[in-house]
Amino acid sequence: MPELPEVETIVRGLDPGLRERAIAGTELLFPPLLRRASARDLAALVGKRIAGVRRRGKMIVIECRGGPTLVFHLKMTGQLLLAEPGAPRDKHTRLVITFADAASELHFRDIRKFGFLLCLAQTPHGTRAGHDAGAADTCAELASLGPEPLAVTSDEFAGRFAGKKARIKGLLLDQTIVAGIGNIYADEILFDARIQPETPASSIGREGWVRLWKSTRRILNKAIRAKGSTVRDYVDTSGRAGRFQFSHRVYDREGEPCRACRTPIKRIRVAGRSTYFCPSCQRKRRRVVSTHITMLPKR
DNA sequence: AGTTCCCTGAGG
DNA sequence: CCTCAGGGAACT
Repeated sequence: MPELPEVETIVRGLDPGLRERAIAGTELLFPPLLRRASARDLAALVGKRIAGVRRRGKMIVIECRGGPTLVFHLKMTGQLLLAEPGAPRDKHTRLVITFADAASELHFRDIRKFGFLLCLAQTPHGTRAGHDAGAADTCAELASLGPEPLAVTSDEFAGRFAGKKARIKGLLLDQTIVAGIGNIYADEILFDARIQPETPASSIGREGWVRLWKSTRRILNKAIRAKGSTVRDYVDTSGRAGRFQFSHRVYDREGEPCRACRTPIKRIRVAGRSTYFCPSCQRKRRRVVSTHITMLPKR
């Protein structure tokens, strides 16, 4: 379940590891991985150097100098691994990219085959990493994304929800409103902001939006520092698990005591997703005086 | 805005 | 055997 913090961790592992390296070849072991292109289009990568790797929402953008741009979405079980050259491929390995220097190779694994790869033709002008919009940002998958939650002001953040009446949990998952939040972090952010997940956006007051914005920043930044959450399949580019799952307050803790008030955590279904919250700390339409929850000691 | 589906593995 | 996990598209 790579969400923003996991994808950010992967990008931070890939960028220094891949920058300026020349691609020697590609092996597409599961052709449906590649959307709107064929394995032949990947041949345009050979001989090109990687200009940089960046993140947009939950997507990973790899730009090549004078060559195509690759966009990966890992969905739930996708992994990008920097492997030893000739490292064994298992039945879940979908793509291997090799490099001229043979220092390492890039493996894409995906148990459930939900992930996808775009190979976007080079734009006539810019190919500098991270600056020019280039091919990537104008493709449908990226163009539809809302802003980065860590790059907006509290007013911009609240403005993205203006006029929406749906339940806040569902809106946090909507990538066109704000990009990068998935099921785990939506629940953790709402707990931190003490907002009940079914609260209609229209009934969140001004201070509620500021709290939600602050909690979004706090939780995502903490999770990035912990290199993400490993609940099931997520590992970074070295195959290592994250550590933020040990800091989860509500996600996957049904029936366990709230770390703030010991009330058992509830699980409900919102927007088709399991949703965990503390029925005491996250009461509906509750005016909250203090911004800070004091955590009880563990056990 | 809610439901179904894609897919595979884990757990009951 | 069954259900569940969940990002996002496609449907109703």
